[in-house]
Amino acid sequence: MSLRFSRARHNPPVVPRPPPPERDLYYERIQPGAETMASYNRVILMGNLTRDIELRYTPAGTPVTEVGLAVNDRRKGQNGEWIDETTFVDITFWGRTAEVASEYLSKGSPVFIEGRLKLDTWEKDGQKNYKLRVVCDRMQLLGGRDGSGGSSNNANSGGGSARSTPRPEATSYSQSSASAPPEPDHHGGIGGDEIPF
Amino acid sequence: MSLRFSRARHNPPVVPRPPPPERDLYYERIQPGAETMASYNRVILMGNLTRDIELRYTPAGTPVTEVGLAVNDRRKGQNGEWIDETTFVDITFWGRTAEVASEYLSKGSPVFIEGRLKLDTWEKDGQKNYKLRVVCDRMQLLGGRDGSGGSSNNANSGGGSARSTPRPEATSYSQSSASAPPEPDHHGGIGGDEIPF
Amino acid sequence: MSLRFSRARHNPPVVPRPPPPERDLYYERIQPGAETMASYNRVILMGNLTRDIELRYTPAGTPVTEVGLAVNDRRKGQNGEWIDETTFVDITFWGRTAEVASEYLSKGSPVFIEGRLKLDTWEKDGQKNYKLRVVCDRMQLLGGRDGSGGSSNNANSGGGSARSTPRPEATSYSQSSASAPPEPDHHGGIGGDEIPF
Amino acid sequence: MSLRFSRARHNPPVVPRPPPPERDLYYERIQPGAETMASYNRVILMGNLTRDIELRYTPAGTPVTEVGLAVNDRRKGQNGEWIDETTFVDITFWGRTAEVASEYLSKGSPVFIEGRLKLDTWEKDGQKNYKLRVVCDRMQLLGGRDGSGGSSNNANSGGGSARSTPRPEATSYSQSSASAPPEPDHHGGIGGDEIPF
DNA sequence: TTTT
DNA sequence: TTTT
Repeated sequence: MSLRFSRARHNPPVVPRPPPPERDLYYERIQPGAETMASYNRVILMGNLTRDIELRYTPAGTPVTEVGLAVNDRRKGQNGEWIDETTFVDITFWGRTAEVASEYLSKGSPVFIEGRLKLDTWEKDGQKNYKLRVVCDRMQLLGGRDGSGGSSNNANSGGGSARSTPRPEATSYSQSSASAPPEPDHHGGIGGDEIPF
Repeated sequence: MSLRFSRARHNPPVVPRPPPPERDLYYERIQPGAETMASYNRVILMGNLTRDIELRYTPAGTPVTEVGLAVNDRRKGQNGEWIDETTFVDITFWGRTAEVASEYLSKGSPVFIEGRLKLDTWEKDGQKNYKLRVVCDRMQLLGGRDGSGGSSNNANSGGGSARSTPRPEATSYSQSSASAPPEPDHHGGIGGDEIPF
Repeated sequence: MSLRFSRARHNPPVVPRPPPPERDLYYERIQPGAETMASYNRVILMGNLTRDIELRYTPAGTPVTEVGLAVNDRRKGQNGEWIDETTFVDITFWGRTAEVASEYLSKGSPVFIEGRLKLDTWEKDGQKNYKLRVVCDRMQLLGGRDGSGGSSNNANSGGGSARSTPRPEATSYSQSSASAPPEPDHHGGIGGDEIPF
Repeated sequence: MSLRFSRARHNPPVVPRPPPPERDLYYERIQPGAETMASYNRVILMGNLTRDIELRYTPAGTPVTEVGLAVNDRRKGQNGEWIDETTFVDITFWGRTAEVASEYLSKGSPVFIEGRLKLDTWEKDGQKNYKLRVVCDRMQLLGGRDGSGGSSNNANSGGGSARSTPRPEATSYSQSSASAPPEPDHHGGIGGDEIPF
């Protein structure tokens, strides 16, 4: 359904202004006094897993796993020679995404990831260490319909990976993203009198 | 805190496998039988508003607005001449994002948007019409510290826009995204024994 | 090889400042007097072709094709019901990317696209028409190893599509992007004395 | 101008097939025998510089600089408390982008970056070290119109940074991307008989 | 080693 | 129907 209107754009709203909606606490990212600067953090990757997946759980029972991804890039240099460059990235999956990954992915599996950069910091021998990783917001299984998606010598994978499971080509959102439909529900299946334009 | 481990990567989990976590219904996007193919839909734009914002409300009280964005691109052609190309896009803001936009943005304001393409369909005179728009998942105010972010001749803006309001340089997520912290809470401030790696 | 230095960051450059480099004309996007505002225009999509590909050529011989893409999204509504939403987008491929697409893709093929929004404008019956499309900068073949990537009843596809060709899982950049290695050549395989940090 | 057609979509091309175009060597990323898997590597960031910029040059005279970026994220935790998380990333600018950055940016400047992840590897004391960074493909100056874009106590910035220069709100592509107009030139300003649809 |  |  269209959001457009035959009436003039600059007319006042059809619907009288309702009482202020309940403010979802999560909205309150913008505070008059806050000195927050513009920021954005988005990473989008496609590549292949460098190892099988080991699903872990926090004491509170939240599934989590850290996956190795190899992203292969190939470009021609200025002298016409091929430059192959592989970028290895560690990616953290949380919640249902971690479970889905451990069920359907294994070493070699092609996968698509949307997430954000995160800087890990820890001390060792009194020295600070840093490591950039990616926290996955959305994961998309890729690869052939057989579901193998890569090598199959996964004898030593922790707990037995799911290569025998029928693998649907599918998407998984992180816990947070998944529980957050990107749009009010009514927007999906409402009647024509629902949109105030 | 680091997710990394001093112990070998391929050891079994420290924490015994808990009972299966409560499945959040929103996770169930992946169903063994489903023939869902890989899909992804992401749009990222920076530009300037082409008009003032009119905040509307659905009958259920959800704020919504449709904003015009001009994205200016300039590149050199192969003969060295400048090619200026402007892309005009309509963007739908929902929920708190719509409110924030109407408070802080006006015609000319620079803004950053993350969202997805959406195809509007409607019938008119027995003929189908289509229009691509963008539904905003995340909005980021840009522009100078004065908060004007654009032209100031906004006398005719509907209901009085907020150019006099101190404008924080800030971010707003759509209702859904905002209520979905991209990560389990414990991940932010847990002790060292929380992560099972 | 690392770009990092053991010497202090704030030392002057090792290499004496050379004469100003030849200015590539394409760089001159930034002009002191220019009133260019911040802008960005990026679209990233995964989906399936809605029809076979017809390769065309401009009079100057440049390959071009316009491809239909269906991006399927599925999310849970707030009442727990499934909302399926498909976004149909037209995508323009130029140059080698158009050729590769016409060789390896057909109706139903899964494909990954990076590009930008572009507003088409034309007159018809004295009335202005507008249509948003995507111009592809980068295309990535997806799908199973058999290369079918979808339906195979392509009898009426123009000129015979290439479903019999062995399909490599591969990338194609648009003419422009492809001829522009994202980095100086020396960066790929130089010795340690090449980087001035 | 529109790429669309009044004639049927599935007609053969208007223009007879020309001799195969000269293959630009850079296109040949797709080779029938190649086992290249699908890959993609894209990072998009907005944040503030953590230090002033030092422009360096390779022996061959190519400008290069490594910039520190702080990306501030703030989200509500599940218990309603604010979680502030800053991600520090090192970003490499090449060519004209490096020059523009050193002219217009300084510690604190807000900036927008599009690039890709790159894994640096080096040996030290017989031990391999790894570090993820971002190589910038496109840089966009942000911030207020005064051009300061941040703190102004830049006494110790190497060689004197350009905070006194009028700062245009502008874009810079990396050498490679810049020299690669994303589209054939004719596409920008051709007549109606140029497009074969 | 950090910015706002 | 357009912004800078």
